[in-house]
Amino acid sequence: MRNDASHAALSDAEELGHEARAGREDHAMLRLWLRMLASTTQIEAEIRRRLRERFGISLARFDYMAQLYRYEEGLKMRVLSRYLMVTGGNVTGLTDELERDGLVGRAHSPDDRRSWIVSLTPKGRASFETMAKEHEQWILEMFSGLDMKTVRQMHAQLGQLRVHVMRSEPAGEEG
Amino acid sequence: MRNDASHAALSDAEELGHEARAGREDHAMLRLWLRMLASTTQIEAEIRRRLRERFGISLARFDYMAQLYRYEEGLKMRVLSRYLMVTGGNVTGLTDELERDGLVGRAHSPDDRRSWIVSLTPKGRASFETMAKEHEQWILEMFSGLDMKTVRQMHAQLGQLRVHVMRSEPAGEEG
DNA sequence: CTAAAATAGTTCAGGACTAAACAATTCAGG
DNA sequence: CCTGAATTGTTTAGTCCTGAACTATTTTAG
Repeated sequence: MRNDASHAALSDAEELGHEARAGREDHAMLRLWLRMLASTTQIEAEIRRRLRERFGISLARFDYMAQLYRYEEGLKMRVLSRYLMVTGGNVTGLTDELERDGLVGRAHSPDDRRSWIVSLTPKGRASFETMAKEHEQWILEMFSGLDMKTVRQMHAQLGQLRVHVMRSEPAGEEG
Repeated sequence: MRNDASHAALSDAEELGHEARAGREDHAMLRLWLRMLASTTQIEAEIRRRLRERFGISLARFDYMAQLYRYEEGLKMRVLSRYLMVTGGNVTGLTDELERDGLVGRAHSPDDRRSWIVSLTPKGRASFETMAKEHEQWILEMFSGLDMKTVRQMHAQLGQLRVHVMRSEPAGEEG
């Protein structure tokens, strides 16, 4: 992630650098978006940094393995690329890497000779489990400033937002 | 921004592709994080797409101009790079582009001969205003699924989260 | 059946960003 | 002062991803 983080608009200031835009009153939604973007970007950057430091892997690779971990029977590459919201070319590259490292394997799809079914090897599963445990601790630590009620509330609110956004732009693939 | 979007962990399913991880119970914080990341990534991708389509510019460029718009007197490049949470080299590149297009100008800093002060030209200000207006409409549209009370509540909750995260990792620069 | 359209995966050129090395300048401690 | 450390902006090599072109296969319409 990325990386960037702001957008902005008109007039007045506020407290924190990035989202320090978006005027008074009315611009409440814009301000919410800017803060949402800034928070997410920052946390994502930190996760990315730690994955690199602790395990020497990219976030993309972690996401890839996370997705496969859920599907023991494996996934077609195209499906995986939709879940990960990345292009097919990207999945090809990640698969090549992970296969080289013995963490995932390609198998022929019985019903479609064009496609592969990729799945974690035992080594891949073990490797992911180790990383996932630590990853979750990072999240718990970062979100520990929120009480459980707030956590559930935000989860629901983001759900509301997501449903609305997905409706207006059917671009959103995933199931 | 790119691009990726998930992370994950253990066990059970949920409803939407990406965040369709994170087991039952307890994993509430992890689930919140995954949903937050997925929502933000999706909206960001859409904003990026529209900026490209409507104005032919990158999000990075829009962010850059947004930041300068707030500071009529201009900013030192190093300060700008902190606000935007990107590297100095990136700011150098963006500045070169924008300067070529006549949207920003470099001026010598009177108190430090190493640094430049960059600011929007009149053309740059006008250009940004046009884009910012439309940009805000997009946000209003995307967030219109939330009532104002929810919007303010989420804004406050994210503020809480951000303060906590920034404390634990002084990596966060910006003021 | 068969031709045309759609789809799965791959390859490759290119865009955007980073991290690290660098020159110029400023700052800090003796 | 004045030398060493820190900081500003730039350059460069490298990473990671996209979009478009391509091959091989499957699906769809007639």
